[in-house]
Amino acid sequence: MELRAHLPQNIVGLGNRSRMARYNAKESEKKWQEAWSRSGAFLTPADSVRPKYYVLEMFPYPSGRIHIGHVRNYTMGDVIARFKRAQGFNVLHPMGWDAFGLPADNAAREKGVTPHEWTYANIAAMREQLKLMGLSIDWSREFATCDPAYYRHEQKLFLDFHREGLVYRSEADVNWDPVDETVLANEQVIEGRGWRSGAAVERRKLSQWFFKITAFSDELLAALDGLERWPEKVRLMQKNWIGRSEGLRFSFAVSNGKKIDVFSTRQDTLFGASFLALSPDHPLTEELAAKDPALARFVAECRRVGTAEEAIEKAEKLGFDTGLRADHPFDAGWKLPVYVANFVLMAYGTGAIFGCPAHDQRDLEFARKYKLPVLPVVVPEGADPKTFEIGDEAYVGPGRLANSRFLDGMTVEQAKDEVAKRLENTGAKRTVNYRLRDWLVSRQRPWGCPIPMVHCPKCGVVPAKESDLPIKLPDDLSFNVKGNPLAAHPTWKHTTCPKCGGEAVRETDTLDTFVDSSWYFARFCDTTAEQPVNRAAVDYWLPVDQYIGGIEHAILHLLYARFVMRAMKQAGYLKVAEPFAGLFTQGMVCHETYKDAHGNWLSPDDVEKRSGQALRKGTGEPVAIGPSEKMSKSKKNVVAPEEIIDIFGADTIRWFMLSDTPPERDIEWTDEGAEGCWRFVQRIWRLVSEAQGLPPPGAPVAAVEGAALALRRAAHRAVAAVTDDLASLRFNRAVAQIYAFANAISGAGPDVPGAVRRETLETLVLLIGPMMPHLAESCWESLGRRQFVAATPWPAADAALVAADTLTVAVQVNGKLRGTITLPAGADDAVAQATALAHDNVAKALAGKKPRRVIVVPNRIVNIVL
RNA sequence: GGCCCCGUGGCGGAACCGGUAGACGCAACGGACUUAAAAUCCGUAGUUCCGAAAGGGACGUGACCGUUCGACUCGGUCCGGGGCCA
Repeated sequence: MELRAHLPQNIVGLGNRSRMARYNAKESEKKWQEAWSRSGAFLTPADSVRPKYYVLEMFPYPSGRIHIGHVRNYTMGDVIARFKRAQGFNVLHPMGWDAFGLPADNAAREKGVTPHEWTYANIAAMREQLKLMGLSIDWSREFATCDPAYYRHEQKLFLDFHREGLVYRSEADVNWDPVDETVLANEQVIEGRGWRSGAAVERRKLSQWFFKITAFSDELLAALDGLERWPEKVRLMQKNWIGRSEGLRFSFAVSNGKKIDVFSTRQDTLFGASFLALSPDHPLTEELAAKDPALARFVAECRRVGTAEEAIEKAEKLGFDTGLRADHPFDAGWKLPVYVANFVLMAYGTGAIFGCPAHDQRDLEFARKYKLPVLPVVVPEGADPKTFEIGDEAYVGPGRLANSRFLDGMTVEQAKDEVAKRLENTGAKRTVNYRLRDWLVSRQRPWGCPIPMVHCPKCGVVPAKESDLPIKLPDDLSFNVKGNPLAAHPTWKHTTCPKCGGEAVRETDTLDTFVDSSWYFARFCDTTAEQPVNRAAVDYWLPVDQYIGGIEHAILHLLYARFVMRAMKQAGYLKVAEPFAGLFTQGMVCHETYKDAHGNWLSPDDVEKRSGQALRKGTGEPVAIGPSEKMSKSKKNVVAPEEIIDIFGADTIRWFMLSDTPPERDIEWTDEGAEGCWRFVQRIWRLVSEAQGLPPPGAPVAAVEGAALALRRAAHRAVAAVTDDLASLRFNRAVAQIYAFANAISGAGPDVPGAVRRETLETLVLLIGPMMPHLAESCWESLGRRQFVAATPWPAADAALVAADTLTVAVQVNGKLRGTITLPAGADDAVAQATALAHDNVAKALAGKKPRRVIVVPNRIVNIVL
């Protein structure tokens, strides 16, 4: 890192006479971290009369080192935790490890360590790094999801959910990730690719374990409206993902004597139907394919594409005419061809549709390809049905029915209702359909929570006995095998049937790691509970009051956790259904990118900047500066948090993470910005440590006027503003307020009484406390205070001092600023008007004329209209 | 294609209910201190025009239009960037 090179010398200890005054972040931070730890300052009392506040950051995967994104995330959470503690809340702020998952498995294969060793070594390293940040975490509650003491409870929950009918095993078409060699849930397939590996997902028919998340489809959707402290964007994404649609389920009689059930949300367009289409996975398709090799080949072709909607959506629409003909429900003489089509999903609705090409884009593409009729039956208001034509785009907007016999002239809504009414006599049903699919939770990987089920040749699939929990992973897995090492283990899977006592084998699939992270926040409420959760503790602490993490979990983790809470509620473990009352999604940390003349990425360590020019260190070759992008190894634009902490200290990096950029946006890391933060740390320290002639702590502040009063007003205004900004997570504004306040202190003259200067400095120290906690403690100590800032109440703003006594009011003529006047607060309109009219520039503009109108907004503005 | 978010100095951004646009920070420039540098302190700074200066004028929040005494803020149309869904 180039930082160290061009920093002032005395930062690394070679200072001059002012060296004594320098704030030594390294020593100070170590000192206070130890002092906090010794005194148990951040342990959470078991119960309290104070109101509770649960603040949580998404727990990290133990990759081995903290990333700068973690620093931003945990800094924000820590500011909230310290702020709420100072405000008198009983705060729970825990930390743990999302410790199961593929990287450990891969490390085991590549490095010959066990996943267990690799993971716990990483945890130890990361814990040390996190502790350097000075986070106010209750470390006594730490756990890793790979601890048997945690996953035994997850196994218990699995058995409970099974008992509750929320777990089932089923053979289904599933997403297979060929690189990670495991199945994936729908949520984990992004644009047809595995969320971790990025490999194109294949479709396989396998027997897998599912959580019945669809049992809560309606509730998960409806409850989104109540999540007022969630970003609108996340709620919308979940809403779209759940995808509720109302429609009609009805059937077509087919020429072979069978019936085909379809689901449609557009039954109003039934007279525009030109074909029926079956999913390649439809039972009727399978039946037909058994006798028709051409159809069988077509089905096999379709299956090559994954089950992801995106993949199917983008693929060319293909169909196979079965030769069957279906009767139109309103006209048995009207025959529709029955196709098998690749874009019809078995999992959505009934796996069969009627195609109305004029009003559905996919149907239109299909009809054009196979030369089927395209008849518009809904025309926009004002258009002539005789001339209205469909080109390359289906018409999906509102309008009136046409070419539809008894429906003609109706609106879309009226027609939907009419069709439903008429078909209900013949067995049609109005139904609600969801896009959400059940959650596939089994994985063919060894480093996960074993699914506590047993396969018995006599009794079938049987739940393990609770007394056998935890079903522990073996510690002697061999990774030089094809497939799942857990399944290949010579002895582990052999057991006895819990029902009949005969020989049986364990399930060798493990649970999706998203199951682990779907209830850890509940476990934090009492990590010693004998049951998965302690009822009293979860009733007290949940929901999490403020949850903070990345937007990338908008659907996956945040939807799964909402489901698992509901499942736990159903199983009788807790009373709340929503895990996170407040959600904040923070932006990423970015950095400029650098490339040499050959187009190779360069690390910031290899680049030095001189007067705006970037040069390669050592060689002096020119370096091209690219846009600021998310830090990534591939682009080499990463900075290591531990190096920054080593150079500047934790308070500086914390302050940087909170400054300037609003927390929900992406922030750009710059060395200059970090140096600016470090300068401010030093400046605060100087203001406090060099203050002379202060009275002892607790001295009363007498009534003052002039500069001293102005300074007190600045202090109280800062308290009011920072309190407000922290409460609403506007950290960048709080930072700006504190800078302005520090400027006011620096600018105050020497005649300000000592008591006022003490009051003001103490206020400053308390305000920075949540953001730069070590510096605050050192300053507090320097001011002669004995208690921790971390144990000191938040300052209160005196309303009388926050309100100004005189105000600068703008004077406009015809809406343009012509000057300002100073008025006492609350001056009445007549005074304001008279003062404004007397202003030189106004008099000049008036030139003796009488204004037509004068608008006075008290304490703000006077506008004179000519 | 639909829906949503965003667009303000060289840069990050502030401006809360429509009421002095550019707070605060970064970068820059000038000065003080110093043998010199670092650090620190003081000061300048949206663009442009008039003026020797003190001062003053015009323009200015992606573009245009509208509502209003007054618009970064509200409404409409468009342009550009991003996200989600298709």
